[in-house]
Amino acid sequence: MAKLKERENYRSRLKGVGLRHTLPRERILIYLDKKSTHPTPEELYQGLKKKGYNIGLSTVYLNLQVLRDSGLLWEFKDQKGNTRYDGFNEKHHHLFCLQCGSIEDVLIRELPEFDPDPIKKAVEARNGWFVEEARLELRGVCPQCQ
Amino acid sequence: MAKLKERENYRSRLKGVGLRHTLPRERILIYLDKKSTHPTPEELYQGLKKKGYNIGLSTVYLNLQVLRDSGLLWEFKDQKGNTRYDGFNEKHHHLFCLQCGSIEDVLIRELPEFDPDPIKKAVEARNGWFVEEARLELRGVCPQCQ
DNA sequence: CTTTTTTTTGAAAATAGTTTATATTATACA
DNA sequence: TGTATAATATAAACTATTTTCAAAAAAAAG
Repeated sequence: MAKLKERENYRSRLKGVGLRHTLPRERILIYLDKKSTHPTPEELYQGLKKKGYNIGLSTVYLNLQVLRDSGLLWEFKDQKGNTRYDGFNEKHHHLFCLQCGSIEDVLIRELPEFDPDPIKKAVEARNGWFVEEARLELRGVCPQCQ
Repeated sequence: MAKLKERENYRSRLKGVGLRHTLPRERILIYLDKKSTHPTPEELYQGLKKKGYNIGLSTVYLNLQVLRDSGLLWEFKDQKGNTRYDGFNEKHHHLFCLQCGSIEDVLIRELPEFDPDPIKKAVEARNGWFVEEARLELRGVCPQCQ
């Protein structure tokens, strides 16, 4: 059964970073695995409710932070300052629309012009930092707003 | 006299984007021209007061937005969600320390491995967006926190 | 110089996302 | 299965940044 396999997948992802497997955590991860969604805590909460799941807003907040601290999620602030989360199954960059605020993913594998690894290394050598992530932040105008 | 020349410089920068030259605007621009500062509105306000300038906090807020809307400043949110401003005299990327929150600039000219222009064009061609800016967001640990 | 338009200011109000507390419930592991 | 440990839910409270407003001042235009 596919559902059981999926559950084991999430169980091991959580266990892999030393976290317990719980239903809220699994549901949050599943929700964020849908590509190209970058919900705020509130949006995620509403989305899970709409699926018929019972979950508390503070549980959502708490677990988003726990999952982020364990490296399972990417947290960022959008242009309005709202906190947004990204399950980042596949490495990608973000395109921000300056007019409507929409966010689109640009997959790294679709962008052969750019490989972040040499840059990471160059910055580490030059600036003395340890670089964990290198992402592009692209700002512009989306097709709908043009 | 250098001061007069400088004033003309700011006057023309402001006029170039259709804004009036006023003392608060000039002082904000001068303050942000000091490289590698990314103050919040409050920090900028305090910094200007400390220099002996009389300026209102609401004036700072207002003009930061006006200057940003005219493309004279780059606005971004740090990891805590604080709004920060950047005068960007010279093109650069940002290094964010995940531990202490400090922000360091990485000048593009010091990073020959990376040229954003081909990426801009590729994304425009592939995604149908108009791309105004392409910056790297690097997250890691600064030398002090290691 | 005078007029018109735009900007500045200070205080007050709004805003809203996030955190906290604690009682309850679920999970892991022996 | 038992027990310790950790997670969840609910509602209330917080906290500080940002916005608003109207009068006063400054800048541009003629």
